[in-house]
Amino acid sequence: MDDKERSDPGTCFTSDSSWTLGDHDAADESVNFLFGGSDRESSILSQFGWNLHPETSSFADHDRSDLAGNISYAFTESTTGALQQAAPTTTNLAASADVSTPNPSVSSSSSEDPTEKSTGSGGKPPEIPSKLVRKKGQKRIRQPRFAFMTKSEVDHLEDGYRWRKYGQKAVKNSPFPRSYYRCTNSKCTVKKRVERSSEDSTVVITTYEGQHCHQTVGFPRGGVLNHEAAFAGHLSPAISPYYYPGIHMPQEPREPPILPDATPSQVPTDDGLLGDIVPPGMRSK
DNA sequence: CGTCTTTGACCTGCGC
DNA sequence: GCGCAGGTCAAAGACG
Repeated sequence: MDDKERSDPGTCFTSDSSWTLGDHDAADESVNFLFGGSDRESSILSQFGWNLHPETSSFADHDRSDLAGNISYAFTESTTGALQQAAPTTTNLAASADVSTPNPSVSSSSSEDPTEKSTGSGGKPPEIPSKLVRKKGQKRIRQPRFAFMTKSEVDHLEDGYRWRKYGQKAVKNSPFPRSYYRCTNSKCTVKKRVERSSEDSTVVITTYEGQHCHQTVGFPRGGVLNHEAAFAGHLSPAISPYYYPGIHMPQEPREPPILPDATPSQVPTDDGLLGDIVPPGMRSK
């Protein structure tokens, strides 16, 4: 929307709870994933196990043939309502709205309860306010989100979880619709948005919101999770003891982000997929 | 028959 | 207050 709100592409945003790379549009919460290819970015990205291709200013997975699709970019996105008010400074990517929510876990778990689906439900039945649990004036609580871009011909990539599509909307300034998915696990709060990049139709932008509270239902491809599972799994406390700094886990003390300037060991241990992707310096300790 | 997708309607938030 | 855009609901239909 407002270009004035944009920050320079390739900027490394930091906040007290997250970091992200890319051109963040604070106005519409979009991230354009424009990497300038600076040494710093390369450094950060390389610690995720990805290499920056200097000629394309993007980074590509260098040795992940097990993954479906071709991971092009990845980042944590902790955009929230508050972000929209964040000053367009490159170091002030506020991600505190949801994080500061008194009880994000409660809100998330309850929000998945069909009986508590607050808003939608097309205002037909003026009936039971049980659907209007969200109190008046109380802002919608948006959980930390995590998105990444994937070069893929299929929109909805397998990730080991089962998803139910609950909506599709045309997106402004994009010829491609955005699809909305919800984890089929009734107790799981995770949602997922899938859309194609308007600039590169081969790129699928997947945004996860929330945390899985269960294991994957099964691993396609002979037990190897694809990249989506790798990321989705990070949202699941049940799967990994480590989380992205941008994903606030209510049970965990909030830690300031540790930009990978430090020296992360890139040796994956038994940290599972996370260990293969998230540098130790990026994790909560 | 159960599950999932499609799709139009509705709600909310936000900018003007 | 109005209009727009994003997000969600839920009925209907498709599918295995």
